[in-house]
Amino acid sequence: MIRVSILDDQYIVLNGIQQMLADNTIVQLTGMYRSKAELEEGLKVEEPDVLLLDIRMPGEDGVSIAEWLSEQWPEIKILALTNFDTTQYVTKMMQAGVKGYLLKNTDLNTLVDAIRCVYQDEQYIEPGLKEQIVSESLQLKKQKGHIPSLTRREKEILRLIVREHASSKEIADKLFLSLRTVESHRYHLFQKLDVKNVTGLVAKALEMGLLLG
Amino acid sequence: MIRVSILDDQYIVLNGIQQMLADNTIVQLTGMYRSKAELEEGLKVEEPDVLLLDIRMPGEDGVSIAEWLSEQWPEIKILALTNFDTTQYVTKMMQAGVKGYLLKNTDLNTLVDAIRCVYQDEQYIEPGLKEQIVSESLQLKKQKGHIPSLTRREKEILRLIVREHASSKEIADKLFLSLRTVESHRYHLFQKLDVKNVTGLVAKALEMGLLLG
DNA sequence: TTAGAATTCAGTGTTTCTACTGAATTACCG
DNA sequence: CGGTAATTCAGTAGAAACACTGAATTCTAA
Repeated sequence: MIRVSILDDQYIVLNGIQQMLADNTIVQLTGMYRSKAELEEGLKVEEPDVLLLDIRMPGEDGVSIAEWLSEQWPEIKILALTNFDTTQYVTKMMQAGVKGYLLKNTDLNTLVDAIRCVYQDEQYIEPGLKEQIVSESLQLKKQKGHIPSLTRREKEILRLIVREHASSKEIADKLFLSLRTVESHRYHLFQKLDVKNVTGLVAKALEMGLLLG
Repeated sequence: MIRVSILDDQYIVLNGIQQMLADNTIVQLTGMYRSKAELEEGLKVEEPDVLLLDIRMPGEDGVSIAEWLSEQWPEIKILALTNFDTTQYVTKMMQAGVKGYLLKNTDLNTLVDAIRCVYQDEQYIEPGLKEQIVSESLQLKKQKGHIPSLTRREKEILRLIVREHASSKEIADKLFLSLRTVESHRYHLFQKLDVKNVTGLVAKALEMGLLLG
């Protein structure tokens, strides 16, 4: 039997999973934790094969927990179990060492299936999201050709413009740069994003989600 | 005993609630539904005293379901049970006829308490959110006093700036106005919105939803 | 280690914005 | 009808933005 633990701050979810797996012959629930601290204690006593992990945790976020886990307990396969049906988090979680990504509106069969998958070191991603990821990446390459690649500095300056409405002078002061330098970066931003003034810059940045990465 | 039904598209939540209320002597779970259609069928057979309602449902949203319910079955007290800890949805749901608003990371005692409240026709709102609502409404009255009222022309010009990234010259040409006129309107916008450059203007306009009316 | 990218900064104009004051001409509300 | 708000426009002037070219360092990845 596959030994599974779960980390989620909601009693309801904990109880729900417990109920679903109660009489299961393949999967055995060996631990239920409501916080990272509880989990840490629990792992000292009993190490599961698979851990169900909720992304949204107040304070601690799922990504950092996943990173911490896969470093400290690399043997444990992590299966993200979450409400977010956007592809946005999937890649982040995968990079953080998660082996599977499952939505919470799942049924017993899918749940067990996903657990078995990650237990066997196979990837499991919610089918709907998998498709979405593929179509998104295709669309991205087709539609734009490419997302303009901005350098670290350019992004930093773009962020100050968009988020703090800073003038070139203010940016220069804040970053200890010459006014000319800032204007230079700014000029390059204009070229890369094909706009002719800050207003366009702000719009384009928001539209393309340039400040996320 | 208070008869309670629940509508939620997630098996996990359904099971979780079932488990939590299993041996309860005050509350009795009489129905579990995964969609509006199922609920509709179920209500014909057995009408509960209280309905636990999830806001986020694919397709059908919680607000419209709540509205529909309080019209068709006004006797049923609705208790919203949701993940959203923003005040944004609370007022909407309350207007839609919901009697209580509870977050899903609740424990058994709170849940039963909330159910009992709404059963007795009392309002129950998540304490944390209640506070937040109060402080927000206070802040609103203190900080802004009012949403700056823009004139027709001002809104028109603001729209051109935000949506088309137009310069004053371009706006002047488009509206057959003198450059000076446009700059004058622009200056008034800056004053009314208390910003010092276009970037701030765009941000404020979007933030305050000034282009909607 | 070496080419290419990134970062930094200056020079030189032109254009646009920002900050006001003041005032004439509608427009609208009571 | 009368007054307040809205719209229009001009003048003045300094600040900032915009449009490049060029070039010296410094990072960085092959």
